Amino acid sequence: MNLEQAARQLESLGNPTRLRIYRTLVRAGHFGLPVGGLQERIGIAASTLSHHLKRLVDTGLVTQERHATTLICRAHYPTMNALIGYLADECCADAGCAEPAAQAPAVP
Amino acid sequence: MNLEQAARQLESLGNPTRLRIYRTLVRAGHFGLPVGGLQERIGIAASTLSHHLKRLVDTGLVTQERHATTLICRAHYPTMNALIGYLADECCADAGCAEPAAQAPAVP
DNA sequence: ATCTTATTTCCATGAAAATCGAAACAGAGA
DNA sequence: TCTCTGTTTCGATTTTCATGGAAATAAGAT
Repeated sequence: MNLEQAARQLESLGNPTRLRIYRTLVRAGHFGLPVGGLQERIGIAASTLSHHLKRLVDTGLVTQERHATTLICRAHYPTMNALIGYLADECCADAGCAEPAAQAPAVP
Repeated sequence: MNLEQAARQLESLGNPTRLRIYRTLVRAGHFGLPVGGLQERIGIAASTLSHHLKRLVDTGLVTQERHATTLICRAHYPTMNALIGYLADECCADAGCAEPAAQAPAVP
């Protein structure tokens, strides 16, 4: 995982509509959801949804599988886990991440 | 942490330049870095850097503290930890994130 | 072959972002 | 006060994004 890749994945999640799409897929569980089902739940134009889904698929956060005419979408956890791992590593790289003080800025 | 807020934080990290800024601050440790020091390391115009920093400060991922004429910037870990927590929760909300079979070897 | 449903591509449009130079501003020191 | 250094705001430009209607495509079903 390099910085450019992480940035692309973060950016693809960094849009309210796409984050909602992703969360909806996560909540749908391992059965996934067809594009049409997503559209019903999220309530945006099919073309808009398709654009957003493409972004999520391109960055590997969502996978798709055809079943006859419908396309089943699923959240792809390994990608998310890798991203979380990258963020955690970056965060704790040098400094003590487990700073006790609640939200007070670390450092005496 | 709500969806809109998480999306804003993700978006603020989802730009290669800003992610580089953030990573540089993390690596700088608890001493932080002045804006000028960041500019040297990253090599962009001061005004551009200022815009990016504003985004990171607005979303709470970076804090600033004045010391005479220089502004010290620091990564603010509690915000990052909350974001990582949100992502992890969303990811594991309903579905078994530690799915054994599938294509992801998640966790043994 | 035709029809039907599901999804994507094409196209256009308004909004927002990224970038930077120049000018303004803030704060300490001579 | 004047000046110097560090940082931000202003103004402008180019690029990218979000959005959706209309047309095209995909893959059965009749």
